[in-house]
Amino acid sequence: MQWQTQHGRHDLPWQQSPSAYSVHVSEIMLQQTQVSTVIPYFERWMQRFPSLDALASASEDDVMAQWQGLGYYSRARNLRKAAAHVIAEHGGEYPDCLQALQAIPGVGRYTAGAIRSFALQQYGPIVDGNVKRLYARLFGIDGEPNSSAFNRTLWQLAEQLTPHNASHIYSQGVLDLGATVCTKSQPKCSECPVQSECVAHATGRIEQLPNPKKKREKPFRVGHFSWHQPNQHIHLVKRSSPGIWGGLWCLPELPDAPKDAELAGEFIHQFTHYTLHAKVWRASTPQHLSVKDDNSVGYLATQLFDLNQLDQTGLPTPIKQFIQDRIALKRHT
DNA sequence: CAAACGTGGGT
DNA sequence: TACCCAAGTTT
Repeated sequence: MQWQTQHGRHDLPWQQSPSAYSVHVSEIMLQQTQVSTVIPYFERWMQRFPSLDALASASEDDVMAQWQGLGYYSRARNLRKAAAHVIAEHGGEYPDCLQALQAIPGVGRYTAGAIRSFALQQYGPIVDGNVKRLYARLFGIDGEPNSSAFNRTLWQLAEQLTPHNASHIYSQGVLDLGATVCTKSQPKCSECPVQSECVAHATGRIEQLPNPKKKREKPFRVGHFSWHQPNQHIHLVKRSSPGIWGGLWCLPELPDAPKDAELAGEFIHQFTHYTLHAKVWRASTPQHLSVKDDNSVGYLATQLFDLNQLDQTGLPTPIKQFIQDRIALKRHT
Protein backbone atom coordinates (compact mmCIF):
# COMPACT_ATOMS: atom_id res chain seq x y z
CA MET A 1 0.00 0.00 0.00
CA GLN A 2 2.91 2.30 0.66
CA TRP A 3 4.38 1.40 -2.72
CA GLN A 4 1.03 2.16 -4.36
CA THR A 5 0.84 5.58 -2.75
CA GLN A 6 4.33 6.48 -3.91
CA HIS A 7 4.74 4.62 -7.22
CA GLY A 8 1.32 3.46 -8.36
CA ARG A 9 -0.84 4.99 -11.08
CA HIS A 10 -3.04 7.86 -10.00
CA ASP A 11 -3.70 9.77 -13.22
CA LEU A 12 -5.82 7.39 -15.27
CA PRO A 13 -9.07 8.99 -16.52
CA TRP A 14 -11.32 6.67 -14.51
CA GLN A 15 -9.43 7.49 -11.31
CA GLN A 16 -10.54 11.13 -11.37
CA SER A 17 -13.66 11.48 -9.22
CA PRO A 18 -14.76 7.87 -9.69
CA SER A 19 -18.44 7.02 -9.36
CA ALA A 20 -19.84 3.50 -9.26
CA TYR A 21 -20.99 4.04 -12.84
CA SER A 22 -17.67 5.30 -14.17
CA VAL A 23 -15.79 2.53 -12.39
CA HIS A 24 -18.21 0.00 -13.82
CA VAL A 25 -17.75 1.36 -17.36
CA SER A 26 -13.96 1.42 -17.11
CA GLU A 27 -13.74 -2.07 -15.63
CA ILE A 28 -15.85 -3.56 -18.40
CA MET A 29 -13.80 -1.80 -21.07
CA LEU A 30 -10.56 -2.95 -19.45
CA GLN A 31 -11.52 -6.64 -19.62
CA GLN A 32 -8.94 -8.29 -21.88
CA THR A 33 -8.08 -4.86 -23.25
CA GLN A 34 -5.00 -2.73 -22.65
CA VAL A 35 -5.16 0.57 -20.79
CA SER A 36 -3.86 2.62 -23.72
CA THR A 37 -6.56 1.20 -25.99
CA VAL A 38 -9.33 1.93 -23.51
CA ILE A 39 -8.53 5.58 -22.66
CA PRO A 40 -10.04 7.27 -25.77
CA TYR A 41 -13.09 4.98 -25.68
CA PHE A 42 -13.68 5.75 -22.02
CA GLU A 43 -13.51 9.50 -22.55
CA ARG A 44 -15.90 9.41 -25.53
CA TRP A 45 -18.25 7.09 -23.65
CA MET A 46 -18.51 9.35 -20.60
CA GLN A 47 -19.23 12.29 -22.89
CA ARG A 48 -21.93 10.45 -24.76
CA PHE A 49 -23.41 8.47 -21.84
CA PRO A 50 -22.51 10.50 -18.74
CA SER A 51 -24.92 8.70 -16.41
CA LEU A 52 -26.70 5.44 -15.80
CA ASP A 53 -29.91 7.03 -17.06
CA ALA A 54 -28.28 8.28 -20.25
CA LEU A 55 -27.01 4.79 -20.97
CA ALA A 56 -30.26 3.03 -20.09
CA SER A 57 -32.25 5.25 -22.44
CA ALA A 58 -29.82 4.95 -25.37
CA SER A 59 -30.58 2.67 -28.30
CA GLU A 60 -28.53 -0.48 -28.77
CA ASP A 61 -27.28 0.88 -32.09
CA ASP A 62 -25.98 4.03 -30.38
CA VAL A 63 -24.23 1.94 -27.76
CA MET A 64 -22.69 -0.42 -30.31
CA ALA A 65 -21.45 2.48 -32.43
CA GLN A 66 -19.61 3.86 -29.38
CA TRP A 67 -18.07 0.46 -28.66
CA GLN A 68 -17.08 -0.10 -32.29
CA GLY A 69 -13.47 -1.29 -32.53
CA LEU A 70 -13.07 -2.33 -28.88
CA GLY A 71 -14.08 -5.94 -29.47
CA TYR A 72 -15.92 -8.46 -27.31
CA TYR A 73 -19.21 -6.75 -28.11
CA SER A 74 -21.25 -8.69 -25.56
CA ARG A 75 -19.60 -6.31 -23.09
CA ALA A 76 -21.40 -3.37 -24.68
CA ARG A 77 -24.73 -5.15 -24.95
CA ASN A 78 -24.45 -6.25 -21.31
CA LEU A 79 -23.40 -2.80 -20.13
CA ARG A 80 -26.58 -1.35 -21.57
CA LYS A 81 -28.62 -4.12 -19.98
CA ALA A 82 -26.75 -3.52 -16.73
CA ALA A 83 -27.88 0.11 -16.64
CA ALA A 84 -31.50 -0.99 -16.94
CA HIS A 85 -30.89 -3.67 -14.32
CA VAL A 86 -29.44 -1.28 -11.72
CA ILE A 87 -32.33 1.14 -12.29
CA ALA A 88 -35.05 -1.52 -12.17
CA GLU A 89 -33.64 -3.67 -9.38
CA HIS A 90 -31.84 -1.10 -7.24
CA GLY A 91 -33.53 2.21 -7.98
CA GLY A 92 -30.47 3.53 -9.84
CA GLU A 93 -28.05 3.09 -6.92
CA TYR A 94 -25.42 0.39 -7.27
CA PRO A 95 -25.80 -2.34 -4.64
CA ASP A 96 -22.83 -2.80 -2.34
CA CYS A 97 -22.82 -6.53 -1.71
CA LEU A 98 -20.68 -8.72 -3.94
CA GLN A 99 -23.48 -11.14 -4.66
CA ALA A 100 -25.83 -8.41 -5.90
CA LEU A 101 -23.02 -6.85 -7.96
CA GLN A 102 -22.34 -10.18 -9.64
CA ALA A 103 -26.00 -10.44 -10.61
CA ILE A 104 -25.53 -7.41 -12.89
CA PRO A 105 -25.21 -8.53 -16.54
CA GLY A 106 -21.54 -8.72 -17.56
CA VAL A 107 -20.24 -8.37 -14.00
CA GLY A 108 -18.29 -11.37 -12.77
CA ARG A 109 -16.21 -11.98 -9.70
CA TYR A 110 -13.36 -9.67 -10.69
CA THR A 111 -15.54 -6.72 -11.72
CA ALA A 112 -17.73 -7.04 -8.63
CA GLY A 113 -14.61 -6.84 -6.44
CA ALA A 114 -13.28 -3.90 -8.44
CA ILE A 115 -16.51 -1.92 -8.08
CA ARG A 116 -16.55 -2.66 -4.35
CA SER A 117 -12.94 -1.55 -3.99
CA PHE A 118 -12.62 1.39 -6.34
CA ALA A 119 -16.09 2.90 -6.26
CA LEU A 120 -17.44 2.00 -2.84
CA GLN A 121 -14.07 1.81 -1.08
CA GLN A 122 -15.17 -1.33 0.70
CA TYR A 123 -13.51 -4.75 1.03
CA GLY A 124 -13.34 -6.06 -2.52
CA PRO A 125 -10.78 -8.74 -3.41
CA ILE A 126 -9.74 -8.88 -7.07
CA VAL A 127 -7.87 -11.42 -9.21
CA ASP A 128 -7.06 -10.49 -12.78
CA GLY A 129 -4.16 -11.26 -15.10
CA ASN A 130 -1.84 -8.87 -13.27
CA VAL A 131 -2.69 -10.27 -9.86
CA LYS A 132 -2.34 -13.87 -11.03
CA ARG A 133 1.13 -13.19 -12.35
CA LEU A 134 2.17 -11.31 -9.21
CA TYR A 135 0.87 -13.94 -6.76
CA ALA A 136 2.08 -16.90 -8.83
CA ARG A 137 5.61 -15.51 -8.67
CA LEU A 138 5.53 -14.10 -5.17
CA PHE A 139 4.25 -17.34 -3.62
CA GLY A 140 5.77 -19.73 -6.17
CA ILE A 141 2.46 -21.18 -7.32
CA ASP A 142 2.61 -23.80 -10.03
CA GLY A 143 -0.54 -25.04 -11.67
CA GLU A 144 -2.43 -25.19 -14.89
CA PRO A 145 -3.41 -21.57 -15.69
CA ASN A 146 -7.18 -21.06 -15.45
CA SER A 147 -7.73 -24.47 -13.91
CA SER A 148 -10.21 -24.39 -11.05
CA ALA A 149 -7.52 -25.43 -8.56
CA PHE A 150 -5.20 -22.62 -9.67
CA ASN A 151 -7.98 -20.03 -9.59
CA ARG A 152 -9.22 -21.24 -6.23
CA THR A 153 -5.77 -20.80 -4.73
CA LEU A 154 -5.40 -17.28 -6.11
CA TRP A 155 -8.83 -16.12 -4.99
CA GLN A 156 -8.20 -17.54 -1.55
CA LEU A 157 -4.96 -15.55 -1.35
CA ALA A 158 -6.72 -12.41 -2.53
CA GLU A 159 -9.46 -12.80 0.07
CA GLN A 160 -6.92 -13.33 2.84
CA LEU A 161 -4.50 -10.59 1.84
CA THR A 162 -6.95 -7.82 0.97
CA PRO A 163 -7.36 -5.57 4.02
CA HIS A 164 -10.79 -4.53 5.23
CA ASN A 165 -9.64 -0.95 5.61
CA ALA A 166 -8.56 1.03 2.54
CA SER A 167 -9.07 -2.00 0.36
CA HIS A 168 -9.00 0.20 -2.73
CA ILE A 169 -5.37 1.15 -2.15
CA TYR A 170 -4.34 -2.48 -1.80
CA SER A 171 -6.33 -3.56 -4.87
CA GLN A 172 -4.95 -0.74 -7.01
CA GLY A 173 -1.52 -1.61 -5.63
CA VAL A 174 -1.50 -5.26 -6.72
CA LEU A 175 -2.92 -4.20 -10.07
CA ASP A 176 -0.25 -1.56 -10.65
CA LEU A 177 2.57 -3.70 -9.31
CA GLY A 178 1.63 -6.46 -11.74
CA ALA A 179 1.14 -4.06 -14.64
CA THR A 180 4.26 -1.92 -14.24
CA VAL A 181 6.85 -3.94 -12.25
CA CYS A 182 5.98 -7.64 -12.26
CA THR A 183 5.51 -7.67 -16.02
CA LYS A 184 5.26 -10.75 -18.21
CA SER A 185 8.65 -10.23 -19.80
CA GLN A 186 11.62 -8.43 -18.30
CA PRO A 187 10.08 -7.68 -14.90
CA LYS A 188 11.75 -4.87 -12.95
CA CYS A 189 12.60 -6.95 -9.88
CA SER A 190 15.06 -4.34 -8.62
CA GLU A 191 12.15 -1.92 -8.22
CA CYS A 192 9.86 -4.42 -6.53
CA PRO A 193 8.84 -3.75 -2.92
CA VAL A 194 8.40 -7.48 -2.22
CA GLN A 195 11.48 -8.77 -4.02
CA SER A 196 13.01 -10.13 -0.79
CA GLU A 197 9.88 -12.22 -0.16
CA CYS A 198 9.43 -13.43 -3.72
CA VAL A 199 9.69 -17.22 -4.12
CA ALA A 200 10.17 -17.05 -7.88
CA HIS A 201 12.97 -14.51 -7.51
CA ALA A 202 14.72 -16.54 -4.82
CA THR A 203 14.54 -19.75 -6.83
CA GLY A 204 15.25 -18.24 -10.25
CA ARG A 205 11.84 -19.17 -11.56
CA ILE A 206 10.61 -15.77 -12.69
CA GLU A 207 10.55 -16.96 -16.30
CA GLN A 208 8.60 -20.13 -15.49
CA LEU A 209 5.86 -18.53 -13.39
CA PRO A 210 3.03 -18.34 -14.00
CA ASN A 211 3.15 -21.62 -15.94
CA PRO A 212 2.58 -21.29 -19.69
CA LYS A 213 -0.86 -22.00 -21.07
CA LYS A 214 -1.11 -24.94 -23.42
CA LYS A 215 -1.86 -23.64 -26.86
CA ARG A 216 -4.54 -24.93 -29.18
CA GLU A 217 -4.31 -24.91 -32.93
CA LYS A 218 -6.20 -22.11 -34.60
CA PRO A 219 -8.79 -23.30 -37.14
CA PHE A 220 -9.08 -21.70 -40.57
CA ARG A 221 -12.54 -20.72 -41.76
CA VAL A 222 -13.89 -19.25 -44.98
CA GLY A 223 -16.73 -16.74 -44.80
CA HIS A 224 -18.81 -15.47 -47.72
CA PHE A 225 -20.30 -11.98 -47.70
CA SER A 226 -22.41 -10.07 -50.18
CA TRP A 227 -21.75 -6.60 -51.56
CA HIS A 228 -24.78 -4.70 -52.76
CA GLN A 229 -24.15 -1.01 -53.40
CA PRO A 230 -26.96 0.93 -55.07
CA ASN A 231 -26.06 4.62 -55.64
CA GLN A 232 -23.74 5.57 -52.77
CA HIS A 233 -25.46 3.28 -50.28
CA ILE A 234 -24.35 -0.05 -48.89
CA HIS A 235 -26.65 -2.84 -47.85
CA LEU A 236 -25.99 -4.13 -44.32
CA VAL A 237 -27.69 -6.50 -41.89
CA LYS A 238 -27.67 -6.41 -38.12
CA ARG A 239 -26.01 -9.51 -36.72
CA SER A 240 -27.76 -11.51 -34.03
CA SER A 241 -26.38 -12.40 -30.64
CA PRO A 242 -24.96 -14.48 -29.28
CA GLY A 243 -22.36 -15.02 -31.97
CA ILE A 244 -19.42 -13.22 -33.49
CA TRP A 245 -19.99 -9.47 -33.99
CA GLY A 246 -23.47 -9.77 -32.42
CA GLY A 247 -25.32 -6.44 -32.43
CA LEU A 248 -23.10 -4.92 -35.13
CA TRP A 249 -24.09 -4.06 -38.69
CA CYS A 250 -22.25 -6.13 -41.26
CA LEU A 251 -22.22 -7.18 -44.90
CA PRO A 252 -24.77 -10.02 -45.21
CA GLU A 253 -23.09 -13.37 -44.64
CA LEU A 254 -23.94 -16.12 -47.11
CA PRO A 255 -24.07 -19.88 -46.50
CA ASP A 256 -21.90 -20.50 -49.56
CA ALA A 257 -20.19 -18.86 -52.48
CA PRO A 258 -22.97 -17.73 -54.85
CA LYS A 259 -22.95 -19.29 -58.35
CA ASP A 260 -21.70 -17.15 -61.21
CA ALA A 261 -20.91 -14.23 -58.90
CA GLU A 262 -18.05 -11.80 -59.30
CA LEU A 263 -15.57 -11.41 -56.45
CA ALA A 264 -15.58 -7.84 -55.14
CA GLY A 265 -12.61 -8.51 -52.86
CA GLU A 266 -11.32 -10.64 -50.02
CA PHE A 267 -9.32 -10.37 -46.82
CA ILE A 268 -7.81 -12.43 -44.02
CA HIS A 269 -8.69 -11.61 -40.43
CA GLN A 270 -7.13 -13.09 -37.30
CA PHE A 271 -9.41 -13.75 -34.35
CA THR A 272 -8.11 -15.14 -31.09
CA HIS A 273 -9.65 -18.53 -31.76
CA TYR A 274 -9.69 -18.81 -35.56
CA THR A 275 -8.50 -17.28 -38.79
CA LEU A 276 -11.17 -15.95 -41.14
CA HIS A 277 -10.72 -15.83 -44.89
CA ALA A 278 -13.52 -13.51 -46.02
CA LYS A 279 -14.67 -13.49 -49.63
CA VAL A 280 -16.96 -10.67 -50.69
CA TRP A 281 -19.24 -11.25 -53.68
CA ARG A 282 -20.99 -8.65 -55.81
CA ALA A 283 -24.78 -8.95 -55.68
CA SER A 284 -27.25 -7.18 -57.96
CA THR A 285 -30.03 -7.64 -55.42
CA PRO A 286 -29.98 -7.34 -51.63
CA GLN A 287 -29.33 -10.53 -49.67
CA HIS A 288 -31.71 -10.72 -46.74
CA LEU A 289 -30.69 -14.19 -45.73
CA SER A 290 -27.84 -14.50 -43.32
CA VAL A 291 -25.91 -17.36 -41.76
CA LYS A 292 -26.35 -17.62 -38.03
CA ASP A 293 -23.90 -18.93 -35.50
CA ASP A 294 -25.09 -22.52 -35.60
CA ASN A 295 -24.82 -22.48 -39.39
CA SER A 296 -28.57 -22.12 -39.74
CA VAL A 297 -29.95 -19.36 -41.92
CA GLY A 298 -32.27 -16.63 -40.69
CA TYR A 299 -33.66 -13.22 -41.47
CA LEU A 300 -32.11 -10.28 -39.73
CA ALA A 301 -32.80 -6.58 -39.65
CA THR A 302 -31.64 -5.11 -42.91
CA GLN A 303 -30.95 -1.55 -44.03
CA LEU A 304 -29.28 0.60 -46.65
CA PHE A 305 -26.61 2.90 -45.24
CA ASP A 306 -25.29 6.09 -46.75
CA LEU A 307 -21.59 5.50 -47.36
CA ASN A 308 -20.83 8.87 -45.82
CA GLN A 309 -22.43 8.16 -42.46
CA LEU A 310 -20.89 4.81 -41.60
CA ASP A 311 -18.92 6.66 -38.91
CA GLN A 312 -21.99 6.68 -36.66
CA THR A 313 -22.69 2.97 -37.25
CA GLY A 314 -21.20 0.04 -35.38
CA LEU A 315 -19.45 -2.24 -37.88
CA PRO A 316 -16.84 -4.95 -37.29
CA THR A 317 -13.40 -3.40 -37.73
CA PRO A 318 -12.23 -5.55 -40.67
CA ILE A 319 -15.57 -5.09 -42.49
CA LYS A 320 -15.45 -1.34 -42.01
CA GLN A 321 -11.85 -1.36 -43.17
CA PHE A 322 -12.76 -3.34 -46.25
CA ILE A 323 -15.60 -1.00 -47.16
CA GLN A 324 -13.51 2.11 -46.68
CA ASP A 325 -10.60 0.68 -48.67
CA ARG A 326 -12.93 -0.19 -51.49
CA ILE A 327 -14.54 3.24 -51.58
CA ALA A 328 -11.12 4.91 -51.63
CA LEU A 329 -9.98 2.54 -54.40
CA LYS A 330 -12.99 3.35 -56.53
CA ARG A 331 -12.38 7.09 -56.16
CA HIS A 332 -8.94 6.68 -57.72
CA THR A 333 -10.00 4.52 -60.65
C1' DC B 1 -14.78 -27.40 -18.14
C1' DA B 2 -13.67 -26.04 -22.65
C1' DA B 3 -14.88 -22.89 -25.92
C1' DA B 4 -16.70 -18.61 -27.62
C1' DC B 5 -15.96 -13.98 -27.71
C1' DG B 6 -12.27 -8.90 -30.97
C1' DT B 7 -8.72 -6.20 -31.53
C1' DG B 8 -4.25 -4.38 -31.08
C1' DG B 9 0.28 -3.88 -28.53
C1' DG B 10 4.70 -5.87 -27.37
C1' DT B 11 8.63 -8.94 -28.15
C1' DT C 1 6.81 -13.33 -38.61
C1' DA C 2 4.50 -15.53 -35.04
C1' DC C 3 3.24 -15.70 -30.72
C1' DC C 4 1.53 -14.22 -26.31
C1' DC C 5 -1.94 -12.04 -24.06
C1' DA C 6 -4.37 -7.73 -22.10
C1' DA C 7 -8.21 -4.56 -15.35
C1' DG C 8 -12.78 -11.58 -17.87
C1' DT C 9 -17.62 -13.30 -18.47
C1' DT C 10 -20.88 -16.37 -20.21
C1' DT C 11 -22.50 -20.61 -21.99
